[in-house]
Amino acid sequence: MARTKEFDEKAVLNKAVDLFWTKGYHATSARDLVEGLGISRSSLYDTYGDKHSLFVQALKKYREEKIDEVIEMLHKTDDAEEYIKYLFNAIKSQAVQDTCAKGCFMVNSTVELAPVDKEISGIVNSILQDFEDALCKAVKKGQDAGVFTSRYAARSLARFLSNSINGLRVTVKSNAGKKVFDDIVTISLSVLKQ
Amino acid sequence: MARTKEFDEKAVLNKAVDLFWTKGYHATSARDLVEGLGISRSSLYDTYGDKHSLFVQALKKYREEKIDEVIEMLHKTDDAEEYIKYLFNAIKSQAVQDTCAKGCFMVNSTVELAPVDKEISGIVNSILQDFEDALCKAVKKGQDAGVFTSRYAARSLARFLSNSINGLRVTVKSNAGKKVFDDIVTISLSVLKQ
DNA sequence: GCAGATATGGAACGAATGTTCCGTTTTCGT
DNA sequence: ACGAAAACGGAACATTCGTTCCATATCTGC
Repeated sequence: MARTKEFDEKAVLNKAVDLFWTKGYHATSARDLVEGLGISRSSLYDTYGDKHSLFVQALKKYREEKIDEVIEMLHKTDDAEEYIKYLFNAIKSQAVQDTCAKGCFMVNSTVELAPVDKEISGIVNSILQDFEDALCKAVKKGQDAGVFTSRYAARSLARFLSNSINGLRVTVKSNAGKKVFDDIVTISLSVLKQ
Repeated sequence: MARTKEFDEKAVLNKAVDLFWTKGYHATSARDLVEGLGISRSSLYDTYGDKHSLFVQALKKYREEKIDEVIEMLHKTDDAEEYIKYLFNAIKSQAVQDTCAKGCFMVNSTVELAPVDKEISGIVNSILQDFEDALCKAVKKGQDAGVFTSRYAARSLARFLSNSINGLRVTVKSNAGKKVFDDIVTISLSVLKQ
């Protein structure tokens, strides 16, 4: 039998998520990875394959760590209004606190890579679609409970909310102040009450 | 005196805008530029300096060609509602038609480069800010004319609209269908009528 | 038409990229 | 304790990156 790995494969993958999330795919070099992950070149390539493959694994890890939980909560919650508000406020406070303005790994990846990497854009699209679907179910729940407007179809509102979130993930990169995010979130959510 | 330039400096710069706009900064190599612009390496470097400098010039050219006109119209128009509707519909049809999903050069550049290039992020931020300012003035005009809601400050609504547009520029990368954009634009604009 | 200036094309540059290979070290099962 | 298997560190790889240089071709003003 063989020697045991000296590093936690999943912990290192989380570091990779952070690196790619912060700097993007192209701006993160192989050296950045070696230094940032704290493992050797060979361990990197033996464990995760090449850079592109590592990036794909990072995308999937991000989904598991950051998105799945939210999707599940959107499905489970009884108080859709409460949870959607919580979601937007979480994005807001993240936007204000985050000094390095990482935004959203999914949004960053689509914008940087959609035109040049169909595999990655496919993965990202399906994740964003799943998120929108969950949002749609929550909106439907709120409509059924009578707390959200039924002027628009649940799907339409979900698309709108999803788009607002995409926007927030861009706006955060401009180092806008707290009030900017307050305005955007307040007005975006007001639509549900029309 | 010297030989005259064989190419139109501004026309070539427009081609550079298109290249960077489509593929982003990192994914556009020096070779891509030489081939795409149709001029030789030396002409490229003699005329525009290095890649980074060319990118900055492309950003400014984009502003002159695509943004300034819109900003001016937002300032001049008497019918703010009409023009804002027109603006969103233009973005929509662009989103639907554009098969290569270029999005917005400003948004693309912020997302790709904000964390790693402060000079570029500064330029882009100021352009986006000017755009928001123009949007704000138009909203104010609509409010004064009584066709827009005064429930929110003009600045707040401008921030919201600006964020929606940012979102659209991301959503377009996912190759979403026409109905998706219809929903987003309809609901975003409905806020002005609350 | 000549001299000076400038655009052009192609070769060539060093540096950085992503990746692989190999010798060594370490650990596990027997 | 021993051998197989795996992780490790570092050297080395070919390729591509952005960039510069130089010889040539071409144009302008006098």
